[in-house]
Formats: sequence, C-alpha cells, structure tokens
Amino acid sequence: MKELSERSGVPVPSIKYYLREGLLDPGEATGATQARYDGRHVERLRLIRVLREIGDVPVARIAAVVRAVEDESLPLQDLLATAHHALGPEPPEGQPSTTRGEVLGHLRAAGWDISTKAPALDVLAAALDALRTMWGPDVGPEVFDRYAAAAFDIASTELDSVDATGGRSATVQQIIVGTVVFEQALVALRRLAQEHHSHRRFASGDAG
Amino acid sequence: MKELSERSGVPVPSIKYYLREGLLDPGEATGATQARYDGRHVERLRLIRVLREIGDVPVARIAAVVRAVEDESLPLQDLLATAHHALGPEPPEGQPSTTRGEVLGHLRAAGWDISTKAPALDVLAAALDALRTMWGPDVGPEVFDRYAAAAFDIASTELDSVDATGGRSATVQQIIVGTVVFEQALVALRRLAQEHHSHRRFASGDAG
DNA sequence: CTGATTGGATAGTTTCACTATCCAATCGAG
DNA sequence: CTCGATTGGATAGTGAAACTATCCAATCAG
Repeated sequence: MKELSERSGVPVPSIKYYLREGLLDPGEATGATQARYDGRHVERLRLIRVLREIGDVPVARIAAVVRAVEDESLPLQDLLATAHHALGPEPPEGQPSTTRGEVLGHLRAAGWDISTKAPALDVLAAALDALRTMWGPDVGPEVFDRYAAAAFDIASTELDSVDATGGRSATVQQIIVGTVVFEQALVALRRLAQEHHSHRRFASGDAG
Repeated sequence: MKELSERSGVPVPSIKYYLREGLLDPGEATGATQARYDGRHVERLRLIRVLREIGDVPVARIAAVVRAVEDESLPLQDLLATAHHALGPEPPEGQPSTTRGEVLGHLRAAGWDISTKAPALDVLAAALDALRTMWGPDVGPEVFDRYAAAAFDIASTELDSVDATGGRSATVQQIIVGTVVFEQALVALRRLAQEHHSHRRFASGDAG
C-alpha cells in the first residue's frame, strides 16, 4: 500500500479511506498484513483524484459510478446513464416543480430526446425559477435557447469523438473524464470570454 | 426582522448569520430592540439565496461581492472584475504552473484580451493537467478550441444583452445573476444534450 | 407594572473529506 | 524460534463551512 501511495501520489490514509468507502477494490491479499495492488489501482486512484479535485464530485457519487462500472452485467447504455446521473447534482427534495415540466416540454418540442428523470432538468428548472424570482414571472424557457443551441453542438462533437473500440471501461473513463473536466473547461472559458468581451465594450485599455 | 424573514422566505437565524457575515447591512435601528428593513433588504436576501442555492457560492465570496457593490467609489469596470473574480473558484495554492502560461498564450494568440491573473486560467490549466495525467503529455491547449469558440459566441451575446441604463447596482445584479444562473443552465443543457446525442448513437429506443 | 418579544452575542450541530491512533498479526534478522 | 518493527484494517478525531439554537438584557403592549 505504501508503494501504491508513492506511485499514485495519494497519501496512505486517503487510500484507506477510499477503500472503506468502496471507491477502490482491495488488492489481492497475500497474507493477513499484505496485499498486492496493480496498475489498475493506480489508474483508479488517478480517476478518483481528477473527479474530486477538478470536478468536485462527492466521494459518495464516485462510489456510485464505480459500482456501476464494476457491474459487468450492466449494458453500456445504462452504465452511461448511471454515470451521468451520478455526476450530476442531487435533485432537490420535494415533488417536481411545474417549471420542470415546462423546460422538459420546451426541449422536447425542440427535438431533444431526453429522459423525464434526468437530474439536469431539476437544475435547469431551478435556474428558471431563480430568474423568475429576480426578474418577474414572465420569463420563459426560451431564455435558454441560445445556450441550448450551443450545448447541442458541443455535445454533438463530444459524442462524435467518443472512441468505443477501446473496451467498456476505457469508454466509460472517457465519458466520465469528458463530462467533468470539459465541463470545468467550458465554464472557465465562458468566464474568460466574458472578460474579453467586457474589455472590448467598457474598455479602459489595459489587460493585465 | 420577523417580517423580513416572512417576506423573503429566509429563516430568522439565517438572516442573523448573514448580518454577522456582512452580507446584509443592518436595518435602520428604531430603538435598541427594533430595526426597520426595506425592499432593498428583501432584494439582497433573494440575491444571496440565488447565489448560495443555484450557484453554490460560498458565503465569504458573496460578502466580497457585496462589499464591492457597496463601495460607490469603485468604477464599474473594476466592480465587474471583482465580481467575476469573487464568483470564480479559489485559485490553487502554490506558484502558477507552466500549463497556466500555456493556455494563456494559446488564448491570447487567438485574439482573446484577458488578464494574466484571471482565476479561470487556473481552472483551465488544472483541467489540462488532468487530461495530461489521464491521456498522456502530448495533449495541448487546442483540445479546448471547440469549447473556446462556443464560449466566445455565448459570452458575446451575453454582453450584448447587458442593459447598463438601469444604474450601477442593477447592472451588477444582472452580471452576477447572469454569471451564476446561466452557468448552471449551460452546464445542465450540455448534460441533457449529451443524453440526447447518446440516445441517438447507442439508441435502444425509449427515452424514459 | 409585568410578561412576552426582539435584536444581538455566543455556543452548538451537521456534513464531508480526510487524518491520526490503535491493535493484532506477521515479516525479517539473528 | 524469538522479538522488535511494520502493515492492513478498524475506530476515533479534526477542521472547515453553513447554519441553528440558546441566552440575555432591553423594551413594547396592555
């Protein structure tokens, strides 16, 4: 375990913690006080750290993703759905708002083929509710249209670039990493682009 | 205060907490055990809740934004920069990575007019570092090009829609809300679009 | 005058992700 | 075989963040 810690850069107590929480399967025991770990453990630890540090995904969700990946009987389709749901935010407690149905209807009318229970719908509905409490009730789901169009194109090229020939676990890893790290990148780039355009408009000239 | 609580939907102890943390200025005291709050307090509480619940912005950062807004001597330009920085994530400790300079150079080469110290650069650099640890060192900043193009367009239409005629605090409020709620919306829409395209490609037919 | 209420200060709670301590078993040197 | 050091695993403790609850003195209503 000490060696695993050195090879992955993760402290031993943290590895123990991840083991307890089921994020990492135990190495092959070679005696009561010794276990053997391999390259897959190093890989897994790297994945865990990326999800934690870049994506800020809670440990409990990482565990859910990992369980789905380990379950070989789960079809790839369901696995991807599980990963997507686990990487998303907690749906708000309480019964679904009418806003939720509103945004779902709007997207479906635009031709989007999405599940009724996607957690991202709750996020979107919450965002629309927030806009309504700030700007008044006559804000509709169409405020998101520009964003939806951009998201549609981005996701299309993302899915095009998924390489399913590398086997199940490689594909899932691609999706997971893609979902969380490119999300952070997209958000960061939007902020930077806002700064750029803001300089252009209210410009006082210097950029640094 | 009880009335303020009822009008805003925020529990009295939470209002006291926000008062302590400087997110809300005290009402006009009408005696040692009474204070008068007005509509601006209700507005402010709504803003705080949106930032906390939708944007998951830490209380300390909300306080920083609020202080900048209250400081009437701060030019709008600086105010917007402060808000942007405060709403972004904490830059990682330690000296800046070389990756950071790499992404900054790449974006500047593409004509982006951005500050050297934008915290979003740290996020972007961390994302690129993560990709390199997972996929190997020959990944360059150009992996983000598609996202950068999308972000550029989105930010452009966003800045176009900023209405600066409503006064300083209204403008800032627009920027703040726009930054955090449309960010959540964009992220949610990307996930939904991924689901849509995923159905289209690996389709098994039903959509939930 | 008196009993309930209020604003403000202080202390406690909960959750999360670790981090440190213990402990019994075992590995290695002699 | 013996004995001290080390290891994996279980248990307990830590620190940050955002509330939440309790106290307390002052005051408002009747």
